[in-house]
Amino acid sequence: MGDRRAIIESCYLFSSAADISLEMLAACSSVHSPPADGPLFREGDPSGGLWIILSGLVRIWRTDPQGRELTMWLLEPGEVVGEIALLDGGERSASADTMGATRLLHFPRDRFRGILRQDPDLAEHVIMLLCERLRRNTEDLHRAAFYDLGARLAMKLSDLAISHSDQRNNGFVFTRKFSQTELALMLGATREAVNRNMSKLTAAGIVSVVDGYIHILDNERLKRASRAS
Amino acid sequence: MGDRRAIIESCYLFSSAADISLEMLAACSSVHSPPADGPLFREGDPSGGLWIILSGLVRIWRTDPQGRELTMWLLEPGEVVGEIALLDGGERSASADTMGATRLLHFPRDRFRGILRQDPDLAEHVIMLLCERLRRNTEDLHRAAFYDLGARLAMKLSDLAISHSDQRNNGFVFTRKFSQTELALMLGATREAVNRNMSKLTAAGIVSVVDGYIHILDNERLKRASRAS
DNA sequence: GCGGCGCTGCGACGCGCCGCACAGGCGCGG
DNA sequence: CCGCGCCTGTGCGGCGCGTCGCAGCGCCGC
Repeated sequence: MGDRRAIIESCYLFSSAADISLEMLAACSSVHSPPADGPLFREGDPSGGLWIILSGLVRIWRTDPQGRELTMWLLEPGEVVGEIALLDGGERSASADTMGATRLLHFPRDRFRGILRQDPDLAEHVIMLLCERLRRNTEDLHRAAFYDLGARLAMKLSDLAISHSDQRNNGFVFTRKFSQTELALMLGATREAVNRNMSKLTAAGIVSVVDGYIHILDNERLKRASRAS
Repeated sequence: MGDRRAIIESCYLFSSAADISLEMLAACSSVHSPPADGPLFREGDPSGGLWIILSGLVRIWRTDPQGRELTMWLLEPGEVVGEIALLDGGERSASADTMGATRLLHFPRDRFRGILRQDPDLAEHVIMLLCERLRRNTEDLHRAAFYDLGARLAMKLSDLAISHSDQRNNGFVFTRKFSQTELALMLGATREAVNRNMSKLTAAGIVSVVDGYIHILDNERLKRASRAS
């Protein structure tokens, strides 16, 4: 309980929430450890509660009628899952799966909304969260419209490096494996197409793959590749 | 002044705002009639105020370094322009232009934020607005990833028909001209590609174009076309 | 040890869309 | 009246990427 309060306090979304809000949030929250690589919810489900990731990763994805799949977000500890349906009461706009072992904090919908209504500082942070997601979504749409796969792959590697790599010398070493299939799902492309573009990048000495872990060798040229066509 | 108050009250964003908020909003707002087909703001501009469209249309668009352009939103009377930068204080995430003669209501950033902090009902509506935009953006990204131009064109025509057409018999008659160039900018495609796909739709008797105005003749088949590929 | 599975790396082929070029129609202003 | 701008329609070459097929690899469980 005091535990949960401390966790909640340390989360960016709640960093300026009032004391009484933190108490109430702690009181209504619960820690979950759902099955690894399992579903949190599915696109089309009725609106429900909110999650905050404590450890592990959560993948947000959509499918279309033909079963094709697109990974829209890869969310890490401290990030928020399920905010849209929670806030507007609509269906879940996408599906969410845990990736590996994951621990989450859950807030029931009604309680959260009640607390939100009474705390303008919390509301302000919720608004900031939505704005940030909108900006990133806009950016992704822009990329899909303007850039070919080679450029989009370079951009995506730069993005992923921010939270999934350590700096080393002039480059970055990923701390987690990303298969070409995973990358393809994030980019709205096929595994084969990603393969060919990864080959180009390694042939050019811009990245290398060691034991399944991607290394960015030349960040300058990676950025230049992301501006091409 | 009472004028402005009435206008504000009739706008969905403010439909549940407190009386005092409406007064304050009316007091700080001003009506603008910027030049037709001119800029409201540009991507990268510092955050500024909020607009509500009174009459006319506003186009929200982005460019990339090579000058390629993508129309992201076509906003109509009653809709809100410029909310992201207003709310999070960042740069404008896209550019906004008036389309034809347009009248707008403007709210200065600081005033609006002050009122927002004191009115949880208004905050709730702002949150709903952001959620709706996120859902639509997500949907667009999904379409860009999964569907070819033929399907995306069919979907876009259905979308546009909602607010820019009148029902007639079994179909819809657009109330505004949309050039193939305009459609191409909305779809992230070239004018020529849109032309060929429009030709297919007219050849199939699904749509027709009379004097520059698009008619949807067979809505059923248009929907089926939007599910293909 | 052996088979299955997920991963990577190719090559072949087809298609959709881009890029460019050009032609013709229509409205508007000089 | 003629030029100019903006629109539509069309042909052609190129290529990026999807699709299919296959081979080799490491890992895990039986």
